[in-house]
This record gives sequence, C-alpha cells and structure tokens, in this order.
Amino acid sequence: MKKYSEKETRILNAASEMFTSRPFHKVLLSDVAGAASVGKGTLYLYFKNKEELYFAVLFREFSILVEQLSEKIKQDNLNPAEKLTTIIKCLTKRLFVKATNVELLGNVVSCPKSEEWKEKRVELWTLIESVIVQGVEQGYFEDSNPRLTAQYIPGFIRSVSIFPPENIDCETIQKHACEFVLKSIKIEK
Amino acid sequence: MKKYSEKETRILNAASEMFTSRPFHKVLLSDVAGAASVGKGTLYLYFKNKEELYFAVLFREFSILVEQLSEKIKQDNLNPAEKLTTIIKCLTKRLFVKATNVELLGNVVSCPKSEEWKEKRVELWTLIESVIVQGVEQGYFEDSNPRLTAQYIPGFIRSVSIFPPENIDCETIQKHACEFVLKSIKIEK
Amino acid sequence: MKKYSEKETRILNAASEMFTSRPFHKVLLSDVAGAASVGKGTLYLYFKNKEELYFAVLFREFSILVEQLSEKIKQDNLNPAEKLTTIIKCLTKRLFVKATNVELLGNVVSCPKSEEWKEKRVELWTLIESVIVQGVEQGYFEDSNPRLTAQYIPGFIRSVSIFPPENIDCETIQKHACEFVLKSIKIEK
Amino acid sequence: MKKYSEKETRILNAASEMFTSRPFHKVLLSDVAGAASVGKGTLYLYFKNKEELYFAVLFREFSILVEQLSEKIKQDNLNPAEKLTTIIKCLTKRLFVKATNVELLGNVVSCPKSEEWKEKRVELWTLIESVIVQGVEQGYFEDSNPRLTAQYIPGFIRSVSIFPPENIDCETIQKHACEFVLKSIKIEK
DNA sequence: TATGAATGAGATTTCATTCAT
DNA sequence: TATGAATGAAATCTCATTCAT
Repeated sequence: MKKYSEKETRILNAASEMFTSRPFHKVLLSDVAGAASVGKGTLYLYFKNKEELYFAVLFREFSILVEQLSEKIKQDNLNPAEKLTTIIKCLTKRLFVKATNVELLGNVVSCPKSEEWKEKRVELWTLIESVIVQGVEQGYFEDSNPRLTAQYIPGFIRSVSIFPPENIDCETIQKHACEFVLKSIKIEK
Repeated sequence: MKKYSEKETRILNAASEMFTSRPFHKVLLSDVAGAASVGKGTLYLYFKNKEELYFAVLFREFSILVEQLSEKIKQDNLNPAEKLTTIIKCLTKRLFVKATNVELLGNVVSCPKSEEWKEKRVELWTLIESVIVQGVEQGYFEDSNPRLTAQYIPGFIRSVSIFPPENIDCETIQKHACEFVLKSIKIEK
Repeated sequence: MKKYSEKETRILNAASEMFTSRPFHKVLLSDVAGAASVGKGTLYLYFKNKEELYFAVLFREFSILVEQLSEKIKQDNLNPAEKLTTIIKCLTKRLFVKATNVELLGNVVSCPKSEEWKEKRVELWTLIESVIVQGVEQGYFEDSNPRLTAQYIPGFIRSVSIFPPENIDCETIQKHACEFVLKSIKIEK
Repeated sequence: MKKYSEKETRILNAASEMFTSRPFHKVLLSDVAGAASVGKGTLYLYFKNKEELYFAVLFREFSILVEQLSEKIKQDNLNPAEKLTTIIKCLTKRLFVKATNVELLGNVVSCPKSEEWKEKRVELWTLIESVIVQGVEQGYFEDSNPRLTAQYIPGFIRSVSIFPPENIDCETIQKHACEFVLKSIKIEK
C-alpha cells in the first residue's frame, strides 16, 4: 500500500469529501485547500493539478477497498460461496454508507495517472473473479464468463446504493444481493 | 414524450455529440452553438444555462430509451422471460454503442429539475419490475424483491459498458447478462 | 409642443417610468417594450436607439414642465415675486411627487439629439431667469447674475426632493424654499 | 477615514479616472485593470463586482470631500458666515473642476450599501447645518429650517456645475453662490 | 516546505439591435 | 407598420495555476 504523509492524507480526505458530493467542475481547489487546512499552493506540492488530485482520490479509495476485501477472503476456512457473500456484503455496506463515485470515471477521462488507477480497478475485478473461478474449479459455481460477473457485482450494488428504494435497510439489500448472485451461478446439488 | 422544436433539436443533437465526447467543463458553449449553426445567444433562449442544457441532453436520451423499452415489451406475444431478455439486450446494446454517456441510465444525482428525473428513473425501474412481477405471478420467476432486481439490471449493464473487458463484443455481453439474470430468478421446472 | 402618436406616448410613458427608477444600464429595452405593450422591434420604428429613447424621455418631461410653468406665469395680474413663488411651488410639487432625474443628464453624454434637449433645458432656465430679470427691472429684486439664480432653483429643490428630511411635507418645503429665494434677492423696502 | 491598501488605491484611482470620463456602461473593467496595472481578477479580490467598484469610487471621493470640509471649518477663528463661505467655495471648486462626477454629492440613490452612504450624506448635511445653527445661535443668521438650507447648498451648486452657463469662471460662481445664501439667511444689522 | 495574493486566459452570459415574416 | 426570434459582439466574472515571500 502506498504511504501518504499526514498532510497528503488531510488533502485527500478533504478532496474525497468534495468529489464525492459534487461533480468535478463544481469542486473548487480553494475549498479543498480550506477544508484540508492547507494553503492553495500546497496542493500543488503534492499533486500536479486538479485532475491528478481527482485520480489520487479514486486511487486511494479503491486501494483501501481492495485491501480490505483482500484481507477478508484470505481466511482459508471460507468456501467460495462464503467468500463471495463476504465480498458482496462488504461492498454493499461500504457503498451504502458512502455512495461515492468509487468506480465512476466520471467526466474526467484522459489523464496520465489514470493508468495507475485503471490497474487498481482491474485488481478489484480480478479479486472477485478469482473467487468465482475458484468456485467453478471446486465445482460450486458455473459461469461462462467470470470476469463479466465480477464486474457486474460492484455495478449493481452501486445502483441500489445511490438510489435505495424507500424504507429499505442495508441488511435487506445485502441479503437480496447475495441471493441474486449465488442463485445465478451456484450449482444446485 | 416532450416535443422539441426543430432548432431545439439541432441544439440538443450538437450538445449531445459534445457532452458525449468530452467532460462537461471542456465543452464550450460557443462550440455547441457553432455545431448547431445557431448564435451563442440562441442557446439561452432555449436553455437557461449550460447545466440545464446538459441535463436536457441526458433527459432526452433517457426518455427515448425508456420510451423504446416500453414499446418493445408491449407486444403481448412475449412471455416474461422473453420480455426481460429484450430489455437486457436493448439496454446493453444502447450503452455499449454509446458508452461514454454513462449518466444516461438516470444516475444523475445532483440535478436542478430533480423531480422530473426521479420520475423518469422510477419509470424505467417500474417498467422492468413489472415484467418481473408478471413472471412471478405467472409462475416463471421467483424473486423476493423485484424492485431491487429491477434496479440491479441497468446498474450492472452500465458497469460493463463503461469498462468492457478487452476483446469482447456486444453479443457476448448480451447473452451472458441475460443468462445471469434469468438463472437467478427463473424457476427450474 | 411636439405631438406624439398614441404608440409613441405609450413607449415614452413606459420608458420614463423605467429611466426614472433605475440607472441607464439597468433599463432593458425588452422591459420597456413589455411595459408599453409593443414589440421590441417597434421601439426602433420610433427611436433610433436606446440613447435617443432616453433623451426623448427627458425632452418630453422637460417640455411638459416648461409648458406648465409657462402657462402659469402668463397671468398678468401676478407680480414677479408671486410668479417666482408659483414657479418654486410648482417645481417642488412636481419633483416631490416624482423625483425624476428630470434635469439630470445622468451618465449618458454624447448624443446627437442631446442638443435638442439642451435647448429645452435652457428654455426652463430662461423662463425662470426672465421672471427674475423682470423683478430686477421693476425694482423688486436685486441679483448680479439672474441666470445663475435661475439654475440654482431647480437644483436645490431637486436635492431635497430626492432625500427629504424625515417627517416633512411638501407644503413646508414649498414655503421654506420660497422664503429662501425671495429673502435672497428681494429688495427690502 | 477608511484605509485603503496601496493596490486598492491604485485601482480606485484608475476607476475614478474612467468613471469620471465615460458613462458607467462604457467603462470596461479590463481597461480599469490595465490602467491600474493589475490583473483583471485582482479587481475582484478587492471589489465584489463592477457596481461595488463604482460605488467605492464615489464613496471615497465623497468621504474625502466631507473630511476636507470638516477640517476647514474646525478653525475657530472663523465666524459662521466665514465658515459657510468656506464650505460653499470649497464645494463649488471641487464640483466645478470635476463636474462630470455628478453623483459625487451623495445623490446616489439606488446603492447596495445604502446605509453607509446615507450616513455619509447625513454627515455632510449635518456639517453644514451645524454651521447655520451656530450662526443662528450667535445672532448672525435667521433660518426657520437650517436642515433644509443645508441640503439646498450642495444641490444648487451641483446644478450649475453640471451645466455651467457659458463663459463663466469658478470664482464668479463662488462669489455669487455665497452671496445668494448669505443674503437669504444673514440678519442685517 | 508552505503560503495565498495575484494572475489572465477563457468561460459564461447579456442585451441592444436586426430582419424575415 | 409591427413583431420577437435570432444574433454575436462584447461584457462580466471565475478559478486553476503560479510565484514571490
């Protein structure tokens, strides 16, 4: 995991807050600086420009998520279905609380650093995919394209997290989402 | 469906083109005006400001999509599974072709005319939901919360459309996505 | 007196209302047109541009005022002091009710038509001046420069009309203003 | 007196120059910035918008005027008539030299920071009024409403300053104006 | 390293004026 | 004569970025 200095962390936290709640062009760097309690010029000591700061935010959020998931499914006493359940619950919880544009490229496209970020994204998908593949290999699951399924999962969770149906709680969503995926790929015995 | 004048249509088309190919803040209204062959001031006769123009573009595209889906599943000779297949294929095709326009699925969060949007979004979800409910009633499907499933569908299609795995074609995604959903909710007989 | 068509009058009335209550650059021709219930283009049938409309307003207001005063002091049974009193009372009343920028060139300077308006302005001053001169000739008044005095009068009345001291009525101002002028130029006998 | 930073002063000077020589809507902020040798954006660090800059210019000029007058009449060796003479001469000179700036006498009506203005205006009137009252108390003057008279004075001076009669010099106006006022309120002994 | 005043390119927006109907 | 949609020049204003301190 990349290490961030204390000041860098403060900036990233502030920027994350902002980019999460407004579109790119409505986030003012002066506000970010203010919220991070640093001077505007200081931002430029740590990030080349606004776009790079944006990608740095996405990168960090993603890294933390991947790290967490990675930790959770390392426990060997879990079978693939349990691992997948863990992943889905974790993602749901995370997105439900902070429906960030975590996996959204948003409106900013061409950026040199975006490569680095793309890799992180792929890391998440590969992580989920590997669990599915493991399940397939062990005869639990059946899936003609585990990579696609792996991408579906954060995507559909995100959609209900941003606009949750009224009067629904996180647990209900978690349960339904797990069922939805498992019924689709699990082999009935 | 809302009616647009000839000039409005020309502006919306030009703007759609622009907003689809560049981030919001890199789209210049003077370019939009130029592409639509109207004066810059004319834009302001039809749209209060840049933001409203942006949302008008998205709203029109979204409305057309909902309209199309609605038309397609009206055909009574289709059973619920066929209807759902139609919806998924249609969504996938549309997003796959015009993937940059990611907001298209109604995931527009902070929008001035939010009510109008919310209604359209609900319209899409309700449309999909109704097909699922119909399937449940007719004994084809089993789903403890069809509304959630209805929201999943555009969500996960969107996620593979934005970042399609390499070397995959639209048909493969369509097929896999249909399978993914149907295996999850279809009752095996 | 210049004659105005019915439509011209409507436009001038609307414009007068606007120019009186806002600075030149805050008066929109579309508002004037709206208030006059004519099309925006129609304004240009009667007035070459915004500046000319502005001057036309001033010209008309001035003409009316001069006309009125002129009528009032034609009565031959009035002596110069009575005539001056009449003028001051009339001006005060008029300005008190409608503290228009009647004699204010405002911020708009170079305009061909402004010559015409200048003449009207001079007409008012000359009118007042003539009464003073008459008084001097008849031994009532003493004034080393009646033209200056003539210009003072509308000027100082305007200043108290725009910002009247609290709790003062028009009559009190009228009375005080008359005294102020007459004590200054009347010869004590 | 409000303090202005060096840069603020440079901007105000440049703006004063511009607003004095052209109508409001013909003054370009880019020109002001250029003349003050600052960036266009710098103007906005010191003044919220064009209007506020405009009023800041007027306010500063007006404040200086009031300040100057205030200083001049503090000299105790002057009797009320001499003080009034000083005031009138000073006002006349100032307006005669810089006549275009007609708003200067506090006749600014619709202004955002209206309270601040009102106070300054009242300050000027009270200053003049106090001299008259002093004269009345010392038996030099007679005036049934010194406040009204105090308001007349800047008002009538303004009117001859904007449109001075042809071929007249400042001294003539000064002399006549003083006579005009003193003859009106002075008690003949 | 840290700052935030200053910048100015370039964005959005306005509105007097035109002109086809 | 009357209109008001259309115009686009030109205005105001923003904000990412720089740089002297």
